[in-house]
Amino acid sequence: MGDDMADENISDLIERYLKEILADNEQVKIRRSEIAGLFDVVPSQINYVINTRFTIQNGYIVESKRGGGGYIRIEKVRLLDDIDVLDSLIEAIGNKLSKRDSETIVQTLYNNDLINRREVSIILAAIDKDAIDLNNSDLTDIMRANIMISILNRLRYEG
Amino acid sequence: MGDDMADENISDLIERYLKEILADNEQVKIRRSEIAGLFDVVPSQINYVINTRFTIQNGYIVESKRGGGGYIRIEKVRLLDDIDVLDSLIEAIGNKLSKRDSETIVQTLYNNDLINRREVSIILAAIDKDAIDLNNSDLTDIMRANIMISILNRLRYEG
DNA sequence: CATTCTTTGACTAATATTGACTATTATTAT
DNA sequence: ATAATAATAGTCAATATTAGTCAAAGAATG
Repeated sequence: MGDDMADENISDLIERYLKEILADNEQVKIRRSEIAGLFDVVPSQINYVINTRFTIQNGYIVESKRGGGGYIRIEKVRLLDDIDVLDSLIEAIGNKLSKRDSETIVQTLYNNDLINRREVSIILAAIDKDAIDLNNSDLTDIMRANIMISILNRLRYEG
Repeated sequence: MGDDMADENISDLIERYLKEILADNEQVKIRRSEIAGLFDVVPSQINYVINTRFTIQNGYIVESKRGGGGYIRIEKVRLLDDIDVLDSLIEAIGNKLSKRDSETIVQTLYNNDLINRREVSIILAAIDKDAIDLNNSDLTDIMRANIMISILNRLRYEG
C-alpha cells in the first residue's frame, strides 16, 4: 500500500476534491447530484464520503436541505487548542450514561472552565430524567449518552 | 464554489425580500398577485412562503383581506417580556416537535436576546437528530419536544 | 478465508412548486 | 336594496425536486 495517488479509490478522490475547496474557503456548498455526476457515481456515495470523512471528530459540520434548491453544505470548524479533556470524556462515555456520571461530567466541564454556570443548567435540563424518560431505564441511559456526546462534540470547536 | 448565495430556491428569495422590508418597517403590506408576478410564481406560493416562514413562532402575525383592494399584511410582533416569550413557545410546542420548528424556536430565543450564539448551538446539539434518534420518527419528535420544553422551563427561572 | 471498506440502487423523506377549486369582499347593474 | 359580477386571497392535493437510509453486492486488505 504505497502512498501512490494512482491507487486512490473514488471516495478518496471526492474527499480530496472537497478538501481542496475547503483549503480556500470556510465552507463548501454542493448539489449532491452534481458532484455525483462529476465523479460518475451514484448520489448516495456522496453521503458515504461525508459520513466517513467529514465527521465532527475531524472538524467538519454538515448541514443540508432537500427539495428544490436543495444542497449539502460542509463547514470547517476551528477546533479548540485544548480538546483533550473533551475527547477523553467522549471516549469514556461509551454507549450508556447514568445520571450520576452525567453530573460528574458536567462538573468536570465547569471545573475546567469549558462551560459557565448558565450552560451547566441548560445541559442538565437537556438530559433531565423527566425530559428523556422512556419508561425504560436502559433506553434513558442510552439517550443521555447520545445527548451528552453530541454536546461535548459541539464544545470541541469555537464559535 | 465558496459561500455564494446565488442558488437559493425561490421561496427563500421571497422570504428574504420580505424580511428586508421588515428590517426597516414594523410591517409590510403586499398584494399577493404582485409579489407572485415579481418572482414569476403562482400566487399560492406566497401562501406557502408565509405559512412556512412567517409563523407566530417566528414572531410574525399575518392578516389579510380578500376582494377588491385585498392585501396580505405581515407584522413583526413584540412580545412583552421574556417570560411571555418562553410561555408562548412552551405553549406552542405541545406533544411533538419537528426539526424545523425546533430551529424556529431557537431562532426566536436568540432574536429576543434570551440566549446567545453559543447557547444556540448547545441547544441544537442537544436536540440533534442523530443524538435523539430512535429509529422511529414519531418518538424522535416527542423526545425533541420534551427536551426543548425542559430547557425552556429552565430558562424561565434561570434569568 | 475473514474482515473491513467501497460501491450501488431501491426505497424513503423533506421541501418546493403548481394549479384547480373555494371563499370572501368590493363594485356594478338592475 | 338586491343581485350579478369582478377582484381579490385561501386551501389542498398532485407533482417535482432535491437529499437520506439501508442493505446487498463487490473489492481490497491482512
